[in-house]
Amino acid sequence: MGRWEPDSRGRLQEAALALFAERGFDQVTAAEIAARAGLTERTFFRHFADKREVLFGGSELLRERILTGVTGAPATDGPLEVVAAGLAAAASMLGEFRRDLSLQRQAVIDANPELRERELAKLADYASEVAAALRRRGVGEPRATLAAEAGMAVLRTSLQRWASSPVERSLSAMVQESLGELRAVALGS
Amino acid sequence: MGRWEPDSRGRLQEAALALFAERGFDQVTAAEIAARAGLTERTFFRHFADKREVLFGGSELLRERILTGVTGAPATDGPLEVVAAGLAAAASMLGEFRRDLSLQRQAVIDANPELRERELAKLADYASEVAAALRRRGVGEPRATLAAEAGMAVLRTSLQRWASSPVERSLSAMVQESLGELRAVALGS
DNA sequence: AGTTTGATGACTGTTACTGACATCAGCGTA
DNA sequence: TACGCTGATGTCAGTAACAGTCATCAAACT
Repeated sequence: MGRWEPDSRGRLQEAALALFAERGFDQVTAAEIAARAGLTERTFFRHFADKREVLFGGSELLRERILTGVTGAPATDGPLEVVAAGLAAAASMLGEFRRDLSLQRQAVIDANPELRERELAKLADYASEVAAALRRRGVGEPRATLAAEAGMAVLRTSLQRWASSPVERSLSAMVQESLGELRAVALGS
Repeated sequence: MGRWEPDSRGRLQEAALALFAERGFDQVTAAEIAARAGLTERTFFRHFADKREVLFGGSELLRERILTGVTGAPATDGPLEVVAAGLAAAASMLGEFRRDLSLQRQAVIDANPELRERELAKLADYASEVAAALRRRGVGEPRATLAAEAGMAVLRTSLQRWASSPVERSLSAMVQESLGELRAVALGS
């Protein structure tokens, strides 16, 4: 057995989500999260750049999933199809892995403006990387950026609807539906 | 003459922009901004909810402009045309009023992740209000939200390109061009 | 056995922000 | 004119987010 309990980072994430869900984001201090995980405040900030980041530990993984989906799309696909492939990859990941925790996490985020800001920033980061991938495929600007940003808008709205929907619907289906709506909007209907 | 110099809020905004442009956002304290404006730190936080907000004092005005543009669009317009009317109103406001300050401000924002987060949040707020206006016009969900979000993506990318473009091009023209690109993307090209 | 490494704790400091109370010019009102 | 009210500001004290620095010590390596 090691000198410390293993997976400090994971314990911090669990503790944070539980406390945030209980009392709300700004009614919980970093020191409390750390204490619940059997650690100190200083260690909390070694694992996470700021208090908000503790809720976005999986975002790196999601980023990779999206990028993998995008680069794996057929060479003949148009920009929006390529983006859609990335969205499908993201949706399958978010929708299948611990649905209960995903929903709880989304509820916490939606309840706090600072956390919503951070979520938007993450999505924007994905968008700029997807745009870069599109450019590597030969898509010019500003088309690449717009396709990527529109795609992230689809993901964002689907996430919102998925989290607040009373009935249990698959996230992937919602993404598909929203993509269709986006096309319809652009066509002028 | 009043007890204090007039327009504290404006003086704080001016002082902040100048200092941020000089030294960068996080190398300037709220107390320094206040001192430069002849005020105290406490008064700074009475005028602005947090340090970032001092750069977004005009956002309320912009919000109204966008909403006015949207509600003023012909009843026969489709969702994207309606959104486009709001974007045109926003572009004319940003493009004509103190171009030098707008550019300096945008440069400061683009140089700092926290400020970019805040800007995204503002745009997202506009989007949700535009979506509400569309719903009042009878557009259903998720179509209304997607049209609004796509529109804000157009505004965001245009703003970016406008601020970083070496040649002097009108913001309105860039918004128009980006809208065309968005339509092309959705059509599958 | 000795050395190095990496994760953690302990301590200290800065700064963003907040609550509570005091001040005082200007205004309305008696 | 005198008097009380209001609103913007100053002052002071406090909390919590974060960061720099050094010590510790199990485990891995040589």
